[in-house]
This record gives sequence, C-alpha cells and structure tokens, in this order.
Amino acid sequence: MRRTNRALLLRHLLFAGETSRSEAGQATSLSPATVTNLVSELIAEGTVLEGGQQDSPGGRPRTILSVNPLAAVVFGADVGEAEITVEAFDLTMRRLGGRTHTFPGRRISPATVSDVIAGAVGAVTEDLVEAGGFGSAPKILGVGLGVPGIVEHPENPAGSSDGAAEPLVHAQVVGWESVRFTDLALRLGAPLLIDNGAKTTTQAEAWYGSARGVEHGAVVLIGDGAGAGIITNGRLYRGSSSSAGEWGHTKISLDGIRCRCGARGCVETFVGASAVLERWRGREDSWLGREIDGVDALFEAYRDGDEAASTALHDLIDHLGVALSNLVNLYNPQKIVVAGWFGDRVAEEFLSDLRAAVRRSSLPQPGAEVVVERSTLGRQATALGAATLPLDRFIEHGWLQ
Amino acid sequence: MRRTNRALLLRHLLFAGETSRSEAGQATSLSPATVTNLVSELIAEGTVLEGGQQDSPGGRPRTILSVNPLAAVVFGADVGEAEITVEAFDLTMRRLGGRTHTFPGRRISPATVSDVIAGAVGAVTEDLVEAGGFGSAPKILGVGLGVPGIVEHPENPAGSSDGAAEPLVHAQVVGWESVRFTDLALRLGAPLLIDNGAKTTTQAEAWYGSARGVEHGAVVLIGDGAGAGIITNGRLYRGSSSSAGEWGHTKISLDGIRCRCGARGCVETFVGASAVLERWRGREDSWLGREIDGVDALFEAYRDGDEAASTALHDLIDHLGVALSNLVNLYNPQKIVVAGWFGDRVAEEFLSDLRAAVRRSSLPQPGAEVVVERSTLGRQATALGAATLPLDRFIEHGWLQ
DNA sequence: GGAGTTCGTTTCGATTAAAAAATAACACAT
DNA sequence: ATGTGTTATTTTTTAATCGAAACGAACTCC
Repeated sequence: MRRTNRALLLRHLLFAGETSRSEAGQATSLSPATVTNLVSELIAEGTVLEGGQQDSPGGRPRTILSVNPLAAVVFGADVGEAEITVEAFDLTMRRLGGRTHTFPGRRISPATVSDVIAGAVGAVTEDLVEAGGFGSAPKILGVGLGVPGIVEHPENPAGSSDGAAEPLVHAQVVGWESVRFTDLALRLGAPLLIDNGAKTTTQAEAWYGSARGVEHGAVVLIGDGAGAGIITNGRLYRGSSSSAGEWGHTKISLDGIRCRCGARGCVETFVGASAVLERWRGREDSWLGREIDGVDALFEAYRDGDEAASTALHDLIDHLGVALSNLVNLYNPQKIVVAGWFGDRVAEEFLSDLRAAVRRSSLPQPGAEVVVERSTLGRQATALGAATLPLDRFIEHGWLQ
Repeated sequence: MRRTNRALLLRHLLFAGETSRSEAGQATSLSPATVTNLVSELIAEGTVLEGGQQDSPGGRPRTILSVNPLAAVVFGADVGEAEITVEAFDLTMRRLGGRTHTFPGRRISPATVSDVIAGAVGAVTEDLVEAGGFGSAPKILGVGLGVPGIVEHPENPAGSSDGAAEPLVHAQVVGWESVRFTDLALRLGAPLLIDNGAKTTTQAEAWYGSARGVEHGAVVLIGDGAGAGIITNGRLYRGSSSSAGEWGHTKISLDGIRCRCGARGCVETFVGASAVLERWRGREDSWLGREIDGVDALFEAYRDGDEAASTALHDLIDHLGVALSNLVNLYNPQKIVVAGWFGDRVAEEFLSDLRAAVRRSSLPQPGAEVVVERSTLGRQATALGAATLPLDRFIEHGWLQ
C-alpha cells in the first residue's frame, strides 16, 4: 500500500515539475502526514530535491520540491527497420544526447541490434561523464526499446517470484521470430524493457504529447503502413497477447487492393503513404517502401491544382474519416491523435477536413465529443516512449527491482 | 484496504459456490488470519453461512462456507422497447421469480416504466413473502435496470462526498432525452442502478455465461440491430461517455444501404436480422421491426435448398466474419461471444463457418488465438446482468452505501 | 494411541495511514 | 511593533489492519 502511494506521489512530482508538499497532497489526495513521510524518503534517496521557497497567499511559504534530474539517466531506443536511434534522458525526460545508426540493407539481425545499442549506450554514457554533472558513473535507470513487431510479455508462472519474465519479440518485417535479448540485458548491466514501437510512441504522446491526461483515446500512426495505440482508463491497452491496436488491418471495404497482410479492404490500403501514392499515379501494383519524396511531390502537385492529386487526397481524407469513425463508435474516445510521418503531413494540411469527415461517419454523441488532433511530438516520440518504460517501472517499483 | 480485501474475498465466495477458508485464502492470496477475520465479519452480517464439513486429504476437515442465498433479494429489469421484464434473484443469482409486461404501442414513457417496475418489484416481493424463506420483509439489495440507449454516469464533482450522481438516460429509440429515475429510486426504497441493456447483457455473460473469466473479450449482440459489449482487463469498457461498443455502427463498406443512424456501410445493415431478411426477399426498403417469424422462414427455406436463402446467409457469415475480424485485429480479444436473438440462431447453425470467416479476415496471431463462441445465457441475460449491478455494488461497498 | 497432516484461530508485533496538535513563517491591521 | 489570522509543514499520537508464527482442533493412518 505504501508502494502504491509512493508511486502516486512520485508520478505527481515527475509530471508537475515544481510543486510543494501541500499541492502534492491535494493532487494525490494523500494526507499531509503521508506526503511528508514519503517526500523525506525520496529526498533521502536523492530522487527529489528541495528548492527555494514560494510565497503562499498569506501563510508559511511552501518549499519547492522538484525531481532531481541528475539522479539517473534513462535510455530509449527506436529500433527501426533500417535505423536505430538511441537517446538518453534525465529523470525529467529532458534529452541529454543520443546516437543514430543507419543500415544499408534491411533485415538487421538481433545480434547487430544488441551491438549497436550497447555501443550507443556506452558512448552516450561517456559523453555524459565528460560533460560532467553525473559524476564518473551515471546511474542508469534502464534502457527501453521500441521495436517493430509484436512483443509478447509472458505471464509469470503463478507463484513464482517476481523474476520478470523475459519478453519475446516477433517481427516479421525484419524476420525475427521469438527473439530474446537476454544477452543485451546482461551487457548493459541495467534493466532492459522492450515494447512495440507503436505502443511506445503512443505512450510518449500519452505522457508528454497531445494525448497528455487522456483517459480514453487513440494515437493513430500513419506512415507507409498504419497502426494505432489505444489508451483505455489512462493506460495503454495491450489486449490478450499484446497485439491490440492493429487498426491498419481493420477493414473498411469488402473488396479492394490486396494488403500485405493478405486480406482486402484494410485501412492501410486506403490511408498508407505508399497506397495513396500508388493511387495518385494510377498504378496499383506492388509495395514500394517509404517515399517521402513522393509525398512531397503529391502535396506540391495538389497545390499546383493537379486533379489527380486532389482526388487522391480527398479520397484519403474520406477513407481516413471512416476508419477513424470506427474507432469513435467502438471506443468512444475523448481524443484521437494523428501521428506518424505521413499522418502528420496530412493532419498539418487537412485537419479541419479530416475532423469533418470523422464527424460525418460517427454517431452524433461520440462524434461530437471526440477531439481530433495532430501529434505534437515529432520523430523522437518512439525513443522517448521507449524511455518511459524504465521510468514507469521506477515509479512503480523504485530503484532496481 | 480492508474493503478491497473484503470485496476480493466476497467475490470469490460468490463465484465459487461452496468453498472453505483455506481455499479462499489460496484463491485470493490473503493470509489465513485475514480470511478468518473477514469471514467472521461476513457470518456476523448474515451474508455467509457455515455449512457442513468436507473431509480433507488426511487432516482437519474444512468447514464449508457458502453465501447465504436468503440474505437478500436482487432485482434486475430488462427494459425493452415494447416489453419490460423484472426478475428477482437471491444472492447466488438463482432466479426466484419475475413479471413481464408487454405494451401495445412503442414509445413507453419513463413514468410508465417507473410504474411497471415499482409494481412488479412489489408484486414479486409479496410472492416471496408468501412463499416464505425471506420473512415478512425481504431485504432488497437493489434494483438494476438494463435500458435501451445510452446511460450517462456523470462524474461526481470533485471534492463532493459520495453522493452517487444520478445517471441520465438518453434513448432515441423510445424518445427519451436526459431522463432521470429519481422518483423510482425513492419509491423503491432501495438502491436503483441503471445501465445500457447491451452492457448489462455483456456483464451477465462475463459473470455467468460464456465470457466467464475472460480478461479481454467482446460480446456481440445481434437482433434487429447490432451492438457489442467490450471487456478489457476483466471489466466492462465504457469509453469516455459510456457510449463505447457501438460496433453495429462501424463501417465495413464504403457504400451500401443507408442505416437508421444515417450513415452507409454500417455492420448493422449487413448482419442485422431485418437487413438480412430484406436482402433475402430482394427488397431493400424500410426498417421493418422484429421479425422472428421471418427468420424462422429464412432458415427453413435454407434447409429446403432455397438459393436466395443460402446466398443471404452465406453473405451474412462473410460480412459478420469481416466485422468480427475488425474487433479481433483492434482488440486482440481472447474470446468473442455471439449473442442476441438473431446472433444466437446464426451461431447455432453456422458457428464453424463463422469461425472460419473470422479467421480468414484476421491477422494470423490474434486470429488463431481468439475463440468464437455462442452465448450460453438466453433471453434472460439482460435482466440477469442488470441484477449484477446492485450485486457488484454490494460486493464493493457492503450493505447500503 | 501416537504420529502426521491439514484446517482454522489466536496472539503478537510491525507497518502505516489518518487525525490531531504543534510549530514555522509570513501578511496585515491596529 | 505587536498581536492576530492564515497557510504550510512537521511531529506526535492513535488506530487500523496485515502477516508471521505459534497454537489448537479434528481427522487419518499406522
């Protein structure tokens, strides 16, 4: 019970930035006594610092409390199909530095990934030591990985202790099947936590981006393909085997282009960047890979009055409206955040059209209530979200274990 | 904290039927001491009875514990568009009796509903007194209502006490807008709890039917229209304003018949009984109301080799497969329960075809894991689920308040 | 009839949150 | 300046409740 309260309080401190004990007490509805107790524990640990004083409306001034950014470093890695980005953050999730590795071919092996991440973590750590502030050996809270594909978190066999069952990664895109990263965890000497990249991105939006404070919502990620992260009761929803959120493979048509998943009518074949480009160019053939340049050309053509481009984009909005309205009617979300490199471009240009399209296909009540917004975090969302994994663990369970 | 443990224990006792202290201790992972304490509290209250003895494998025999069915009566009402069914259950949810009222016209007024329910509760209570067992004044735990339409549970304004905010009922089908049932609550002199009928049905399936023990699942209700109840993390999911689960108005086609909600391509227009019948008969005109006879005729024609019937039914299965696969890909559920008067008929006849259709459109992993099943509770599910509302409240908060 | 086994109860101590009281630090009025 | 009121924080006290372990009960098997 104490741990629950500690987590409650620490979460407030982390998100509020600068607070006082009494404010924290009100926010968490803990008694002043409990707050004092827990705060002194946190100060003794070094997690929290007492700052100066803030005058109160006519009484004793509050002492300012804030999380000690230098207490530890958290790493988050965005493991893409052709690129790995490792970023370091302090406890308040300010970016401290990072490294990016690009691979010529696709299909990176798990061993290579481990090497790159271990190397990057080491290198960034050295940078931090040189820059000073963290002493000679920064305390590493943990390393979070956002990977492409499904991450299975096996249930601990009942009765067994807390021996955090090793996650299994299945990523068809890069040819991984039931991959473990036990070796990497050992090499890092710090907790390693892994989750799907779309889920970590959602987590980032939920904690620090557009979906902040949202209890029920969705973050849709549109790039070449499409996916979604779903937030229910303020938490990321995983489903029974962690594969929830495959919104890109829900169907909005009974026929249509064949999707890479094998089915027809998938949302992805209507709103994915590649699909839209193919439609624009009139070809409906193969999967083409990321084409940022193509998308630039499409938008430019649209501005120049190209009919085909206009049709392609308006169809996209219509289809996306239907696909999002399915989420609205099914989930009754407060907010939908449109993210992903292509989604972001589309939302930037056509947000109000998109909102209208969503409302058109939704039921009146949930349709009127839902807020459709553009993502605020950019490309770094995935790594940031990955870094929240160890942070969340720390909040819930404290220092190591 | 004690309340939490009490609820945990009581929930076990209610669902396990006959148990012993040690078994309950293992199931709830409470210490034996705590179990003894809480059980004696429950016995003192009269909620739990000590039964006989059950021999153990070579030691002291366990004393059998069971919930006292006569401790209280719970009422559940299925408020339909043209019919109200009120059922009484004992604490173990065994049916004790009930009353059904049918109305000639539709559009019942809230006042009439109140009258009928108050009358039925009174009448059934009298029956129970006459039948004996409950003494002269049975303790009524509460009355639960399953109503058509959206039930809004306003958040208690922060800081206010526990004054359980009055739910608001919005039901377009019967023409109710922001209806309260304050008067009925007063007349009954017992807690009145209201929820959407589809949600209470889902709750019934989740507690006592096919969805028992399911952590992540969905109950799809198919009658004239279609809806769904969604279970996430073992609890019924409501969304941000209680309107989650409108699966019948998600789209699986970009065009198609116009739905009564105004949009096109809704699942309901492909799998609802009326829609299927209209397709069979080749008419695609107006909404026709419940036609159980029509459905009987359709199935009979199918068995007699009628081509049109076969086409209609196979199309239905295909469409339903797609619509359910959307749930599978989005939610990654363990189980989907097919219920509702029409859904039940379809599942009875075509369950394996339906399973195949679902798998065909789903992603491999979640598609392979999901179990599609027929509902086990019949028509009484709605009232039973409604009765779980007061029961749940009792489990969480104890006798009154 | 003892030994062993399982079930349930009681006692005791530790934990911990809530309540209450005390103290600190200031604003403001007289 | 000096008291009074107000708000923030700490300390002390109190009461609840949980878990551990010892104890007692009831039975089986040898």
